[in-house]
Amino acid sequence: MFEKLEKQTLSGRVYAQIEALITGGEWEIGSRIPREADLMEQLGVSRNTLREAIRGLVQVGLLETRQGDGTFVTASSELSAILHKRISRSSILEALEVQHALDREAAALACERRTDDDLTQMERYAAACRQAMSGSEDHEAFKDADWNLHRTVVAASRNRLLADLYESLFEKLQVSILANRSISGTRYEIGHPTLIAAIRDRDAERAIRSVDDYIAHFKAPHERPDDNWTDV
Amino acid sequence: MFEKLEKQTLSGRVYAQIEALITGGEWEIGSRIPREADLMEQLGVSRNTLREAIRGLVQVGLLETRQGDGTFVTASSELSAILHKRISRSSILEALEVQHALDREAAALACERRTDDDLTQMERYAAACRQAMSGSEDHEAFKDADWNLHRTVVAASRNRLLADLYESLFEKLQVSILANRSISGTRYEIGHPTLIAAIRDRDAERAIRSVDDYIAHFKAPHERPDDNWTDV
DNA sequence: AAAGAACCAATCATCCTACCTTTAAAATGA
DNA sequence: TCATTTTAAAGGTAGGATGATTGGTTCTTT
Repeated sequence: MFEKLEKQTLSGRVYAQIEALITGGEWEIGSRIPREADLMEQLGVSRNTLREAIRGLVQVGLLETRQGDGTFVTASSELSAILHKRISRSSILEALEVQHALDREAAALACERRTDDDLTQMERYAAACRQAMSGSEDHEAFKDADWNLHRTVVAASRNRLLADLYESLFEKLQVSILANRSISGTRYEIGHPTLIAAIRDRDAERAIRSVDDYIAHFKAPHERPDDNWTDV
Repeated sequence: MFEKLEKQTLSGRVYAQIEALITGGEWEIGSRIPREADLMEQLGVSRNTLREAIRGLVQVGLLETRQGDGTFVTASSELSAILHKRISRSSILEALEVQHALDREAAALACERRTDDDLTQMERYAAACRQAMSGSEDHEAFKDADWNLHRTVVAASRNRLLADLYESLFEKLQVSILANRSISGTRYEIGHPTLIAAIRDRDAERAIRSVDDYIAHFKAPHERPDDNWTDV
């Protein structure tokens, strides 16, 4: 019947404003934000109020303060910050299993909902993967293209929650998975054409199978459950 | 080589201490925490420091302050708080698809890693489901038992990350999924024996299929993508 | 006695001033 | 040129004062 007219606290509104600047990309990751005095003036609030808002953003993981230096942006969304905290306390195997779960569902849904644009984009990234591994073996480029391909598939699932979780969970992880072992990219690249073909033909069964194969390659070296790492 | 000797900020340490009380269960959900003045004394810090810590916990979603009344515990972990925030902005269909993904993986892993204890517990909850729906149709009891069964399967996957995500995501959601439609429990209950049998026989294929069937029942009424709800 | 109004105490919200600690960078000197 | 010292800037902590909101109590009116 009635809308819940919310009477938010002032520091809460400041928090929201700053958060919007970060999630909106106006304050880029790694950049230094204005000093307290300036923000106080620009926002028209007292130092305490501002600091409470900042402290909230620090605890959530969007900001990091360095006494004597300044305050810096460290992440672009609450979700990604918190999940990053959590996943850094997990084993690589655990993370891979979760990724597997989401990849499978995304692939299946993408079969139903993909557009032709999705498809061409996937093919572009797959080509980039191939090119990165042919000859010079540019692992960095392969990693980027591979990650983009995954993201495209997930985006094609048309499930924002799934996509947000996926990106937040594995964004920073992708580095350590691919970087920490000298992969011979050709092996992993094999899965791409199969997956894309399955999605093109809207064949969910086949798409899932190809994801299974793909993940199995990564999982193999991690079959011990106590394979923790501290900082991705 | 060296541990990163952390020189944490005072308000950060206060935050950690209070968070530990909450996640450790000493301060239960819904309870009122001591007033600022008392906490100041007990912790030996100033108002500002304490308030910054509290504000952090509020923004993360572990606490809620009500001016003129007090401060209350609203969640038991950062993850669950943030994910609850996020999922409340999703459609039921999106949530179900993610649940599907995690359920499948959990079922498959449970086939590998389940113990006999896991199995007996699953059977106990399945029995509770049957009993709840026989005769009097106690939907509340069915919902609890069903949820416990799911949690047991997920726990049997021996993947803490997966389990944390699962519980944090769907803990509060389970209510609205099951409550909002007058389910004839017998239909959904069918899946339980099949799933448990598959896990007993360590037959991942069959376990996954039975999860598919199970979720399909719930999904059916939600095939429209704009089925948003605001507050679970 | 019941209903409403006025009051009051408890609690969080905001602002203020003052001073401390840490850091990066500039100034200094060998 | 290099190492040391100094300094200015930034965030960290403290404590006081006042405002705003809420829930409960008390008082009035009918």
